[in-house]
Amino acid sequence: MAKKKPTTLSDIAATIGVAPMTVSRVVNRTGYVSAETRQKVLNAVKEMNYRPNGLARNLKRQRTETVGLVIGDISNPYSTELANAVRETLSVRGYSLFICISEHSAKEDITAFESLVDHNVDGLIVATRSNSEGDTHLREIVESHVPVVVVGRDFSHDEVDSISADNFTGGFEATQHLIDLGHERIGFIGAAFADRDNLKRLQGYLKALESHGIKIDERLITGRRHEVSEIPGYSTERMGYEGMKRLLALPNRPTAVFARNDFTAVGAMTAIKEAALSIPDDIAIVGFDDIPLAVHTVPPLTTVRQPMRIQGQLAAEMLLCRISGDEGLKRTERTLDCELIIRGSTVANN
Amino acid sequence: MAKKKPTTLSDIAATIGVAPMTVSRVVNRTGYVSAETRQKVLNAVKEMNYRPNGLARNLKRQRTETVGLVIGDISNPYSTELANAVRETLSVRGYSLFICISEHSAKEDITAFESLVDHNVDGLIVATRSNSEGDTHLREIVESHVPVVVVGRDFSHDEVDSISADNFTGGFEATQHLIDLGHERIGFIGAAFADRDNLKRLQGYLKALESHGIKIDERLITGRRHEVSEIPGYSTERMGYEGMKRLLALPNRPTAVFARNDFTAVGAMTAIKEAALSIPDDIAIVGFDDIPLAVHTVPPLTTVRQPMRIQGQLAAEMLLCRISGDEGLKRTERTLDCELIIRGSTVANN
DNA sequence: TGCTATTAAGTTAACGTTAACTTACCCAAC
DNA sequence: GTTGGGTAAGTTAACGTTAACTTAATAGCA
Repeated sequence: MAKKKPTTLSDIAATIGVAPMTVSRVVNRTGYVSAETRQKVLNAVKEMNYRPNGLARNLKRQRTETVGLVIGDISNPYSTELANAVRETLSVRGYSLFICISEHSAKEDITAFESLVDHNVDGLIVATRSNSEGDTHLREIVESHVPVVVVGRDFSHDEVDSISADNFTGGFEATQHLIDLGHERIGFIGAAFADRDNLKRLQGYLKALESHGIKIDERLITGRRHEVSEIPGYSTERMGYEGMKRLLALPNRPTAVFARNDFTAVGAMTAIKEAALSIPDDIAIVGFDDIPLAVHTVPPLTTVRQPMRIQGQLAAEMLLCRISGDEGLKRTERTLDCELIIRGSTVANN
Repeated sequence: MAKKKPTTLSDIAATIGVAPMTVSRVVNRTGYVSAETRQKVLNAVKEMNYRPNGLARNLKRQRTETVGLVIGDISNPYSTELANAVRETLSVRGYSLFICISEHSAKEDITAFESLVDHNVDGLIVATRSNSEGDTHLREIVESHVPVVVVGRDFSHDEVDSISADNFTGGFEATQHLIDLGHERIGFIGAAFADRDNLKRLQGYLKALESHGIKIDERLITGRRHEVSEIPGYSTERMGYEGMKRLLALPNRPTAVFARNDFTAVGAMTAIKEAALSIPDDIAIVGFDDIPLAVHTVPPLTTVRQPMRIQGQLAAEMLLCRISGDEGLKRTERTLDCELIIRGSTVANN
């Protein structure tokens, strides 16, 4: 059987003997149509199983009421919360959301951008980690007048708004907390080699040590050597596990560690327990993100919470503002406060 | 400043004095164009920052080379793996993937279907839990000749392929494993009220008990009373925690529990530990999904692994087959084997 | 009666592309 | 020198909608 092609407005119009425009009016509930004609049209629509062709409609209307979101690390609950907050905010305004995943490489970023832009989304929210190739491409997209907002990543452009949590201060406070508890040998887990320059959490960690006059020991900073982009998000428990193993093997092992995120922290906790050490007595540990699981680890994980819902809401609102507003809006940059959540992994009876 | 509208093929054509078709040929690398003209066009394209309008192109071409995926429970790593496998399989064939989340309600399902169909995706993969309202709508979509494949959920229609893990046997084997270890009072955690009839894992559990002549005690089957659909996926740790609390409060508490998924299991473990009981000595526990975290719980979680990557690949392949093939293909149904992974939460020195 | 307002349509053209067809030229081969 | 195949374009129309305009009939009112 050959592929049947779908019913069009004109098909309907032809069968009941009216102009296509009349059918369009019924379908869109605009203009004047008599009750009688309306009913005839509606019957035919139902009978012939008509669905409007979105491509044609959007082409004519010159907008799609659709926004694209590009995320990596999709399995991290914090990405989920972001996506949900974005979607909810958009849906109130009648926009729908398409998500593309780019978990591994710049090439995937570019493919994601392309397919969203190809579908004429009205705007783009980008929440993947930045990389030069992808950024170049993104810049081109911005230049072609597609509104863009970035979340939790670097990207500076006059017409691109940026939202992120204050990862630097978060990292600083996490480390500060450990220092306050008397720790001096504090490890960092999960810095990939390429991250050194743009991982704010790591920089906060370094700054905290420095401002307390603690000398930085490079051996305490661990992570994979290869590109971050090769590692799917949810496997970072392994990253944490391996990183911690390496720290534990040091002649003078740390008494506390700060992990780049909660998954990494969970992996590190496993390594610590395998070494039959106690948390937090032998080694205290702080994570980042406050995933729902964090209260369920043993002991519960001290971590830094970042307000993902608010980031999502803001991103959606700013994008809608850019979509409906004039061009040439000045860049807005919002940095949201994080909150240190102290639990049993750093303070014993907590 | 007013919104500038984007450059079109004809704009380019006009500026360099050729026909739009010639520009189209250059952009699409088809037909004959002299090297000289090609270069002129390419220069203009770059200079005027031209991007093809996907809507117009797809409208003309009558296909979008795009597939839509609707998932709920997006934060579950198993969803992530599904999405990734689908995307990878599609991208080999030049298709791109748009994901819509529907985590809470039938209304969201419908919105997701609508926005994907409105964008004329060439096909749809649906992996949300089924519900009657959404299913009715989905049926309409199928009737209008959009290829659909469902993953891990019920939906019977002549032209809709279906992939799922063998949740029934998985549930059966998980329970069987507990029975083999000598348990007789075995709880089930995470059955929402509406699930009774369509949660295969629960049915496997019931069947296993029955076939060993163990009487079913309704009080051992716990879960929320309200609709599953109200609960975002990642909060099910709480569901597990609360369910376990209730089981522990029973006069004759179970000696083992089977949790509907690993998140639920993790929550349950927390409740067990809070009650100062030992796993697996006082209470053994089995989960489902084998999320990466499962090896990191204390003790590591016995669970049932389902082959998500393969499900994703198969779904994508079957959909592509439906997209390019004739209509009227007979329904294919594939059920994939699960694998029981035994760890320390059921067998002590494991 | 004439004039405007309202209702109920139909007509035209355009959104930006591209498939299919046509034109025109050049050069080689019989 | 005619035929014909390859090359380099241009022309036309259509994909399915809808904005903007036009037409026509009816209704309301001074």
